Amino acid sequence: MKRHRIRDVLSSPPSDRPVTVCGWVRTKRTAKRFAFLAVNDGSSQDTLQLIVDQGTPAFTALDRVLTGAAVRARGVARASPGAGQRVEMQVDALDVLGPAPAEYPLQKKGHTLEFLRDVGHLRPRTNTFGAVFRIRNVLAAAVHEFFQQRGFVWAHTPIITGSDCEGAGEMFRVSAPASGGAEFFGRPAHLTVSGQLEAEFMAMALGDVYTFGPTFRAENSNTSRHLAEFWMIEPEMAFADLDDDAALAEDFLRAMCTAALERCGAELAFLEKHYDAASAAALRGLAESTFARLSYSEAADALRKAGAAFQIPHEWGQELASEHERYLTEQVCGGPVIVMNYPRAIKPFYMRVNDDGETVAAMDVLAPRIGEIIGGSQREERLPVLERRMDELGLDRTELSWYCDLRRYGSAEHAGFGLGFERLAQYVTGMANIRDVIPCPRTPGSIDF
RNA sequence: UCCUCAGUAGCUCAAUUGGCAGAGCAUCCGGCUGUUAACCGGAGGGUUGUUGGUUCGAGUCCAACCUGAGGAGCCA
Repeated sequence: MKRHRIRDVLSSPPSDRPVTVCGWVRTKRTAKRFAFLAVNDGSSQDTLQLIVDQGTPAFTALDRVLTGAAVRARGVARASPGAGQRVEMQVDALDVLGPAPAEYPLQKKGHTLEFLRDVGHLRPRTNTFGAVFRIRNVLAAAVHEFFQQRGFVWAHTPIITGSDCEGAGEMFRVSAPASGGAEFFGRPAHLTVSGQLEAEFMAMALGDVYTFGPTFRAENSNTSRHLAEFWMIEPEMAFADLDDDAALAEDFLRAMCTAALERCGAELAFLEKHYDAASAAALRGLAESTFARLSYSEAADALRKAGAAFQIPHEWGQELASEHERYLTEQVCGGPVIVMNYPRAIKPFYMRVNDDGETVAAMDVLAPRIGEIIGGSQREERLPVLERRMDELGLDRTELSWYCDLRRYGSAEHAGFGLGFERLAQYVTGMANIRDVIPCPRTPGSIDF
């Protein structure tokens, strides 16, 4: 079907050229002599206004057109005499491709985000979710552009994994009923919780790599920041240390904000107007600023001085709680901050032990409003140190012998980080709940769409 | 998993101390010469999340359960 995208019709200079558009009706307003239709086809945040004159077959067809109907209109795009839009369409012929009855759940008036989650298959047709999913698309493209321009290789790490000791969280079991009770893969298999370990062996051959794909956690987390299925981005660089890692994380976040600002102006303006986030201003600030950097010990000092302000006071050696992370980024630094060199005891086995023996070369990027957005580290490249750490934490060395091989054969310093794509989308869109930045959110007890 | 809050028309929300269950939007009918989530007049639309209890009387009070949200923990 030959059609013009509404985005292109709206952005071209008004003329009387013929156009054909297809889309879904947002509102219908009828007067005695003509009717107005607002139609959206998903290509743009804006709707195209259609004018249908009385006495035409198109006007008769309007009897079958309610909010939500799919229509095809042929006519001319012209300058609008009305105040709300530059371009409108005078309709010559209107086809009702798919009528929507009165029970169509979406109205022209506002809905709550909770209600829209109950109609997850229809919510992309709203202004809000149209904006969110177009921004999500731009961010996904920008992820690849960022790494490809820097010569990183996209590494396709597995979704089904035989490893169950990555330590990143509870895993979903994978089984095949047809295998009659035997393990399909010869031993237990799970959905991946992280592509990092596989990305490391790719980096130790291809240099700079990144993963970008679905990841699964079987945690019973019920929060606005957790999903059981989410997309993760994990760059891994050979011959790189913690400072290189932090610099990459900072460049990456700036590039994501810049891409959204440059390509999603209308979407960001809509979300800023209708939701509480000052997102465009915050994005601009982040895109133009350099990130603050604190050592964990400096952060702990700052938190100790703030002492009484917290539900749970912080002491050196403890994890940063949500309230501590927010305090550091919102109060101490007034923007994103990279906290580096955490206590060894609270971090996983693969992080490189620093010369003080007490800390590891870890770094977390904390952002206002949502806390930790990136977590990364320089990896332990010294086999004896790595094996000591695995023993300390009770990990099975034979299970991870392939991982240790990377330190036996041509070991080199390397570093990387992990980033939840939906957390990034939350930050950019200002959506408060992570279930509202992915088309089909997977959370405990919920898999309807 | 823990704590707190909420559930009333298709949607968004009212309902005083326990005393006749209402409005806007949507739908249908009528009106309006350019509207902008149009506007004006009218109509239809309810087992108040479920089950049980207290009471002369329960949307309102009590209990359990279901669903959702916010916060915490875990983390990305």
